Amino acid sequence: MRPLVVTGPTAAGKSALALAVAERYGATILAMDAMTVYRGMDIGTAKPSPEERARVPHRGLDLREPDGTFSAADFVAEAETVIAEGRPVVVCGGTPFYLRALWRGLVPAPAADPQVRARFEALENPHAALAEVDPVLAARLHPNDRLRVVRGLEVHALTGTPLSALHAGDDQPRRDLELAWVDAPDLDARIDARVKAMMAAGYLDEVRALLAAGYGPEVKSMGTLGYRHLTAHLLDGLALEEAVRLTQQDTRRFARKQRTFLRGLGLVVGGDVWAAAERAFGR
RNA sequence: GGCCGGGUAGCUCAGCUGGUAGAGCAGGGGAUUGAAAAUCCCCGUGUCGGCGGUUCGAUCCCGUCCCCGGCCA
Repeated sequence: MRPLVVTGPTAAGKSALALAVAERYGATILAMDAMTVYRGMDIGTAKPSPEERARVPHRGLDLREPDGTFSAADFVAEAETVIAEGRPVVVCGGTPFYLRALWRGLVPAPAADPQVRARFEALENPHAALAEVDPVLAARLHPNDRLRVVRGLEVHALTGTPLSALHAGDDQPRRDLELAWVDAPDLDARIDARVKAMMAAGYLDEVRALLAAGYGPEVKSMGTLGYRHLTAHLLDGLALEEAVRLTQQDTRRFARKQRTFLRGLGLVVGGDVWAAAERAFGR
């Protein structure tokens, strides 16, 4: 028995399939999603409803306050906990970075250190600094990709070892997974419809409540697609219909990036969830 | 019907005095090893409304027709 991963772009229909499979096999569903970990962000993240959560045990949801931090390593740790419980596990979600971390593992590097990070972020040319301590990584990274450049500097400062040295040779899968890539030919239309449905379900009130609770635009989770635009509507007077339009547009774009990442992972994936479930859990 | 503007990339539009065209947005491709719904990189051939004409050469000049907008009848 191994975990079944149900992945694919947003709004493709992963959740419904995962729910059905989990009920059939008595499995736990683990959300593989960087946004549903935040409490209070329910509608905009298409988080499973209380009814669905009553039908099948769900994990990986509501683990942080909206201004909390959560990383791929936290996801992997959560996954390991759930897998260790011994029940069948359906990992369901569209955050390919987390899938990569689960499948190939993460390099043994320290967690983010906000202070160290802030120090390097303040540099006027962090890429040049990285070239000093980790030329291999610097050569691979575009100078404008400050996020990864700073991470490289951070790891070196914390461990004395270049991050590229940790990467070296670390390219083997570490976990045996069964995978299903759920997709839909009419995804754009599904996304547009879903955003509309979210609005009808009170998306705007959800954002209003988050803002009232003190989670403003400076909070990272509030800067993500949808939340970002509805916040701009509430705070900066962006027309509501424009905010909705931008949410739809960004979500379509995001779906394409999910596909690109999934493709690049080099996984051999079929779209038949039930067949994959049989291979994962069948006797 | 007359006069004046316009008709150029999916959209909005640039193109000096003729040498077959370029921006923004949209869209596409890719990277991704502890922020990932984030961050970053790359990509612009289109009958220049149609047909004739002038010219070595026309998106640009001339004629004509079609379409859109405005004003006047």
